[in-house]
Amino acid sequence: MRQSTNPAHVSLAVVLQIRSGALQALLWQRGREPFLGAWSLPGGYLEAGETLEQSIQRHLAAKVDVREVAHLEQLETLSDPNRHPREWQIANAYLGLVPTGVDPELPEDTDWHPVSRLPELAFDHGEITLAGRERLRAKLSYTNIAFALAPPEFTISELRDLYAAALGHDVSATNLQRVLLRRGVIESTGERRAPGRGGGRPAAVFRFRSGWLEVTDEFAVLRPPSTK
Amino acid sequence: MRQSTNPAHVSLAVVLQIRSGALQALLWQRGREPFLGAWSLPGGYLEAGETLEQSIQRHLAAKVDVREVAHLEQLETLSDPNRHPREWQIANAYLGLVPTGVDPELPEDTDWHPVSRLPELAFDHGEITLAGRERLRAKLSYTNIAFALAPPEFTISELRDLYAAALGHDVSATNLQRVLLRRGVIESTGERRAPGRGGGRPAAVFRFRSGWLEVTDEFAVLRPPSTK
DNA sequence: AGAGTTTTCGACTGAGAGGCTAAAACCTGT
DNA sequence: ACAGGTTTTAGCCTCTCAGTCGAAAACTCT
Repeated sequence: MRQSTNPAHVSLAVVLQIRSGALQALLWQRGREPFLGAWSLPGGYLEAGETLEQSIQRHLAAKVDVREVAHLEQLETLSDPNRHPREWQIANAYLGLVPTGVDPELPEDTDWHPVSRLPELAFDHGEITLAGRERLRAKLSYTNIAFALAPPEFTISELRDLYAAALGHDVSATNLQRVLLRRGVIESTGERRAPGRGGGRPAAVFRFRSGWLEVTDEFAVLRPPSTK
Repeated sequence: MRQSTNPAHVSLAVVLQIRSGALQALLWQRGREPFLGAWSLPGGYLEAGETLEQSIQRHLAAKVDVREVAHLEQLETLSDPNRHPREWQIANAYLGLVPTGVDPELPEDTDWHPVSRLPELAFDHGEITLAGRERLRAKLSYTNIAFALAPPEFTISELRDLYAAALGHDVSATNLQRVLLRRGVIESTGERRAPGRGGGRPAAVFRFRSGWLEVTDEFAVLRPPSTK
């Protein structure tokens, strides 16, 4: 085992998208040892002069069109000296989100996998992926992070299915609409969508009001006293 | 400017404690260039064979008794290549909490500073410190993280003052008690504390039920449907 | 004993999430 | 065109829980 005095540095990303009604992660099959052939998270070494954000975007660009990654945030840093069998390597994991609908061209070695049925992943990538899912689920409660999973325009039913897939449990369309409207997270476009075959009332079309992450402030408990 | 092909790696910690009714951070005065004499966060280089957690604990041990740091968690990773004027350096910031009451021996160059009136800090340490405070404030809402700021036993009034200092606004003792009891975060010891001079009803003594971080689960909105 | 202090308890209020039902609006097949 | 089926939408109700207020409790000091 090579044990240099300086760790190598890699960036990784858990890239999630709702595909076919399921939360899926972008994985690629390793082309070299160790873990040759095993599925793993996209990423790679840090280069001189770049930030970690730039690094992970550069590595992701080799797999997907990075313009389609609508949100990217730091997830956690892994530093166990034995996490890589041959090299002292520190990994900075990011969480990336791709909106439903876009279907990026992928290289041969890359594909989507449902997070609920992951294959065996290389290194500690399995835990990292689950940590990414948990981060997403938590933030769905108190931020507008779903903007990065949803298409530009959508009906409440589509959004309900999206939330249900990400959260892993049913969501009520009625309640979802009320909560998100009350918080000012989504707004109506004024348009309606024609019903599919089989009929049904035409659904109103909505959009997210913001294209970046915002935290619902009124969310905290133990608030400051009302200033009367 | 030295621009090696591999970044150096340091760990830093924002160590917070409520002292004299104010949220304060542990800082030390740099003894070498750059930023000679400027206040900065404790930390230092990563050594071969250790994790980042071990590294920051080792560096903290040079400043305080690390057994007194009741909670330590990853905060963020700073990777701007220009954040250090001479070296390519990646910094992993941690958030550490010390309970009220303990008063560790400190070296000559080290002291506590109120976060609301920080001096000019070296590098990007000012922003990191404020990020630590925001993390603490957020987590006070939906976790039991206050266990790491509070002494083993306390009255509700003492806990109210502690929350008020950390949050930066008044907190109602009545409400605080109800919320924390209902969530099962604190429990009564059955004892009461003798009133000080001036009188007053003796206060009931409480303790936190858990000594590690726990998340209030019922906190999420868009919960799973009730299973009837 | 009375005045002053601090803690504690109970009741009230209001906001907001979750649930249910009925109505609205559309399609398809006869 | 009408009946029956489907999906969306709106209204109403309930329940939980945070926040507020006031009064009672329990103690000290003079």
